[in-house]
Amino acid sequence: MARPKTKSDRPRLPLTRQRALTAAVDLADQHGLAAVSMRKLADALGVEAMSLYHHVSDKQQILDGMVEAVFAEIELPPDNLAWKAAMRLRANSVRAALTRHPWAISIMESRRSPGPATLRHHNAVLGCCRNAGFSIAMTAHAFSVIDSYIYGFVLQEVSLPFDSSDSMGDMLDEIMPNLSADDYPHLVELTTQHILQPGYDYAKEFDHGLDLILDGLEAQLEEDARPASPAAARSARHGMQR
Amino acid sequence: MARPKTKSDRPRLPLTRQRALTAAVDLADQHGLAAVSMRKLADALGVEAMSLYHHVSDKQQILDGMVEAVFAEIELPPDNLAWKAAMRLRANSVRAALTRHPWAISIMESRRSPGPATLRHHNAVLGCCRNAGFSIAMTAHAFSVIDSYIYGFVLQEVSLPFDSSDSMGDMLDEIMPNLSADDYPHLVELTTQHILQPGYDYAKEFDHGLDLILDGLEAQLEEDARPASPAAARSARHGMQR
DNA sequence: TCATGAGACTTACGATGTAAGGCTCTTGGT
DNA sequence: ACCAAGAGCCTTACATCGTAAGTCTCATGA
Repeated sequence: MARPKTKSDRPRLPLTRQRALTAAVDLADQHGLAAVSMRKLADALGVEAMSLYHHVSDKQQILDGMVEAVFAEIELPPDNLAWKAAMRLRANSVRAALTRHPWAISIMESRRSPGPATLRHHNAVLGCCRNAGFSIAMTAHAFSVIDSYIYGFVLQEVSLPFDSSDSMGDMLDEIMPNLSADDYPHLVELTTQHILQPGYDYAKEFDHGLDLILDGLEAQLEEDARPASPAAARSARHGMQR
Repeated sequence: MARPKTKSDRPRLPLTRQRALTAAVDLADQHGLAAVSMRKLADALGVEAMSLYHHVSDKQQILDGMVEAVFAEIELPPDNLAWKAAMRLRANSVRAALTRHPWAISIMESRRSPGPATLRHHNAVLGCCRNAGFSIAMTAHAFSVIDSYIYGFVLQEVSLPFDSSDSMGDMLDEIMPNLSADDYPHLVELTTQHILQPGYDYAKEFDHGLDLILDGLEAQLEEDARPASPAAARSARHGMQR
């Protein structure tokens, strides 16, 4: 017994910012974001709360790191594919990561400054558009509309009343009382004749919306390439200025 | 001096759930969501913290009520307009409400069950689509894609580094250090040649994306009406099944 | 060999949500 | 007119939170 130990005798590999972050992600995944307190996180690492402050200056830094970890899981748009296919792949990867870690979307907005994984991701998405022939302005539009859609979809998806696993019988009992067909006819119609139908799964809506957006962007791209086509001078001329 | 008073002698109109909710909204608007604690809220109402629990059972109920209050501010799609114009109006109203109360988007996901204002709003949006000739399935698609887009856009907008008021000089100083042109060429390109240009305002992107989505829905609607048009059997056939 | 400092721990403070119970008016039944 | 009931507000108390400040214990370099 060479060195005298104060307390428990676990070998305890040294605490690290990285180790703290992955532990935080695990904690949030298993017990929800509320379980990520400095004390509980320290506990999970076999350490006291204040020890964490030797590796982060804030709890916010831990939250930032957790978001970074999620972004690191996202597949970048592969550049050997056509831009639409690449974007679809990337979009699905984002959605998968954000639903795998449902707490992530709620932390993103409180984020201070993006880390390298986030920057890499954004850069790759922009590059995908630019290489496909998008102008800078159209790249900005595309990035804005696609990512807004993804984040918004996930935001709604994770806050859905039903757990996607248990059929929505539970939800029905909770919400239906307030859902009179007199007051909200269209809501009731949609719910009973569509959402509560056997095969319905909200997750499937994702692809519909995504395709709609990608098709729209493709049309704008083609239109840009062939500047003065008189035939289809559709109302969809979205230029520089409003 | 008829009745003996215990403490301060303000007339103090009676506490009400409604009064508590509007006070909570004001607090959040002025000092941020973190300032909405039971004690501070009670203080603002000239009351002690625990008194609030006679009108709500939870803090969550207060947050729910705050979201309801925001939804109540949203203009419903007017039914004397064409669906696209009505939807544009409604969408802008949602965005306006959510940016007027930037805390709202971060509470929405924690919401338990929607209140009447929310239900009214959703019902009106669905009705707008149905009256325009959308099938039930297409109404579901439209609702999903439009609202996902709105929420996602606002989510990004409110978490933008710059305050939209002060030019983005501050942000530049904070983020640029990490933003090497070697590692993130497209990100740097977009930032320097587009975002940092004089007239740029991210808020303007909103209309671009919204128009893209509405145009796409319109195309699907027309296609649905004229079932077997051989001419433009575009790849954009989004039907019932995948 | 010993000073140094990194990395852990201890203690403590103010703030939070809320459980439990007390006090004081208003009100309805007799 | 009186009194019981209960609505509405207050007080106290507890566990938990983030973190400031200080202490203890080693491994390391001079």
